Amino acid sequence: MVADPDTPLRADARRNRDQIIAAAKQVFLDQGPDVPMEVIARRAGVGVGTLYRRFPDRESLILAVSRRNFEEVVTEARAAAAEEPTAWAAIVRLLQRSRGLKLSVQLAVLSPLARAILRDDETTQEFRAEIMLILDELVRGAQAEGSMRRDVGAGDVAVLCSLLLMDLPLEDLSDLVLDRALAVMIDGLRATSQSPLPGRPITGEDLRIR
Amino acid sequence: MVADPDTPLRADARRNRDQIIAAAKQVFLDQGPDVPMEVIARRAGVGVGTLYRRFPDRESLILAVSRRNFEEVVTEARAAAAEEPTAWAAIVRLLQRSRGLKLSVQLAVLSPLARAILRDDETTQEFRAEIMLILDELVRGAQAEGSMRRDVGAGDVAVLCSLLLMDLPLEDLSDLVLDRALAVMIDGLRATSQSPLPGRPITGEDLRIR
Amino acid sequence: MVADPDTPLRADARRNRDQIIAAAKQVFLDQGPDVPMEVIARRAGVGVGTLYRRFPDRESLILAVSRRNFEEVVTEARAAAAEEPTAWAAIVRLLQRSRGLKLSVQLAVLSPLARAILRDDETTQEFRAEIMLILDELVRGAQAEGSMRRDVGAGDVAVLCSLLLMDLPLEDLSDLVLDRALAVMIDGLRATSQSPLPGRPITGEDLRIR
Amino acid sequence: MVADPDTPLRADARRNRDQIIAAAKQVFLDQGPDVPMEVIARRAGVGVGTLYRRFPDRESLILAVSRRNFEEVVTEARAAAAEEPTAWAAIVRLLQRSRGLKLSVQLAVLSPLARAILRDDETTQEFRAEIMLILDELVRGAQAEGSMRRDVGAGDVAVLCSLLLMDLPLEDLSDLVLDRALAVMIDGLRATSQSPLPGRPITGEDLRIR
DNA sequence: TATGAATGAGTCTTCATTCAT
DNA sequence: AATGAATGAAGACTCATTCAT
Repeated sequence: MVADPDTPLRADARRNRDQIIAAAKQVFLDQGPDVPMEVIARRAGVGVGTLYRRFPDRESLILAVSRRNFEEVVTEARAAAAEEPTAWAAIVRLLQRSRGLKLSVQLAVLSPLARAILRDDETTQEFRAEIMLILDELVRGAQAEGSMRRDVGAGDVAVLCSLLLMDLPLEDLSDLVLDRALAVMIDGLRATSQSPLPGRPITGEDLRIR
Repeated sequence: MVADPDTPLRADARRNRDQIIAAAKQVFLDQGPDVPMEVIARRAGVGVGTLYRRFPDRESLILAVSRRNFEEVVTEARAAAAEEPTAWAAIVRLLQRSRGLKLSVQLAVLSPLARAILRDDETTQEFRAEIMLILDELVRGAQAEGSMRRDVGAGDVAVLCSLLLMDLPLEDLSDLVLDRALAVMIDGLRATSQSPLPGRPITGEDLRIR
Repeated sequence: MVADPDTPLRADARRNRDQIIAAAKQVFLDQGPDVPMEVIARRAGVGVGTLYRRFPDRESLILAVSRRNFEEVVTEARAAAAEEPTAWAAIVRLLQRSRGLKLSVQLAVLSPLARAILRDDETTQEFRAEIMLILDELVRGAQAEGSMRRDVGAGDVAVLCSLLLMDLPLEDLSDLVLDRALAVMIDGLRATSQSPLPGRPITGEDLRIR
Repeated sequence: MVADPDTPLRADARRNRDQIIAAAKQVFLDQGPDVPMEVIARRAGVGVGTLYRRFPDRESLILAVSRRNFEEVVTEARAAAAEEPTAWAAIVRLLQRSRGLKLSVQLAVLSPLARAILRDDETTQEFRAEIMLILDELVRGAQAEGSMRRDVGAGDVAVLCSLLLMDLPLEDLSDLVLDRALAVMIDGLRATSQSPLPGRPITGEDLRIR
């Protein structure tokens, strides 16, 4: 018998659930989205049975991990928008922090399965929309401030963000290397940049997972 | 039992071998490096047995696909260096064309297995070294020309290249979106860019697969 | 993922494990060590998955079957030594009973794979050493009693024993035929035998699996 | 198109056939009756295609190897009967030489497939009958000479012979060990042996492969 | 409720046999 | 006629998911 989804879980059950999501996140990052369920269960310190009680199949686990991750992106974006003195600073901060959000993007990018799941999940789409909304506002702000070139849209920034999430197999150097790539991108985004970009600004809507 | 690698293949066998590599490339791009061998065989129009006769295991198939791909990168890099009037133009062309070279990078990036295989393959390492050599010369040239900022190395450019190879799930828009990201990066690489990059220039050696 | 070998198995799991070993013994005797794992699993009344959970590969199953069998040989040898009035009688009994121990020997003799496995297994080597120890004592005893010829060693007796384990394709007659061969051997082992044996007595050590 | 079986093969074809049989014999001895056909073909220095032209399937190859081997046994038995001064000496010689005839017996003993093939092959049965005929005469002769115990039959001797063909995994020692086991058996077969054998003498007919 | 045992479908890989060169 | 390439059926093994304890 499965609990009514609306009934809040008992405290220990919730803790259990959280452990599993955290473990799955770790393991997905380490070994990709194809790890055996048993490995995830072990990492969470539970049996497979328990895992399956919480998440009836792999799909729903991926979904849970991903939603949580998106939630964090939203939080981060809100904080950046609220706390930074200028929109440009908020964008730079978002680009810098995005590496911590790696997982969701990786899941969407690497695993056709995960992609399909996320595409069809309304909650995820709402998170995405929310993020793009914030970003859009920031981009306009930064352009108004005169710090950001006018031929980019929120979508362009989101794409650069996503690119930085690629998992380069460089071990120690990975952070430095990506920091530098980011710095190049930021310079390229500045209002002083010269060559016009091809096409038209990319919007958040353009990036809806398909 | 596989034929002595030094004996030239019979005409039909060679044709088959090429078809298999081409099919594998397609299928790896479409579905990642974990596709059933059967799928690859079918796509190549042969039975699994034939596939296994040519490539005794998945590993050696990945290797073959990857080597061929690296070879193409080397060719492309040489051509860019030889044909473009300036080093800067050659680099821009390389960055623009890199998308066609997606597969090797994806394999190295996405699949721990593939990564390990490539890491241990001498031929691949030689291709890599060759590419980095050309790129290094181009970067120095572009810096001497005054078109490229002086605080980047060949490794930095290679990283930007790799980032552009990410397989964004955008379908039609994918090309435009990446063209724009590339344009941002190119602007960021120009000699006129302002903020100094963190750390030190990344060299080709820094990027050896580990 | 297999349970920690030190954790005692759940009751049902242990029962299952025993069934599998018993089934494997039967099937190995009937059809040799190359039978499909599926056949063994079916005979044990379980699915292949269960078989593989208990024995991660064919090797470890062979090992388990073989160890259990050796254990029985040791037990039998001890009982013979303890219960028979004379050492000669104990040896005769061992030779007579050895047919029941057929499997271990057959595995070692018939299958290069099995042979290699047993050779490298310490537990098996200990069983073997124990058996040879008992046999050595019996042989000396029987020689002291004046019933056994003095130019044979424990190894010689063990070899005769092994020879009797050959699986002659005779069906009904098999037992009689081997009983008679055994009786011939026993007569040949008596102290009254005439022609000296070639070489030197074979020891247990001489027969270590190589 | 396959040659009429009655037409004698052309000289090179015959040589070919002989090479294959010789190679198969070697490989069967080394690796058992389950070796890949390709391995046999390679050892014979031909392609699989050629092998299959001569022997339409594994069955007929096993048969050919086995027949040739039986032929040699017959020859050897005839020679022993003709050349030795006494029947007892001929039997001893046969027992001593039997190790060279190992293969046929091993095939019959080790491989259920081979067993079935030989059982159904008339030629093989004729060879067997011929051998048993010679042996029977020798046994009667040796008993008449007073050298062999009277309670054994040709079948008993054949069984002892077969037992000696077991392939003990002892490497260097193997010959000595079996020579000694044989000597014990010979002593057990002498007219002076004491304890009566169980049952009745085993005849050649008793040993027909079933 | 938590656990981990059992199941079997799915994939990899080998090899007997057939067929094109 | 000889060769070795191609094929697919068969067996090994893994792992998602279900179920007994």
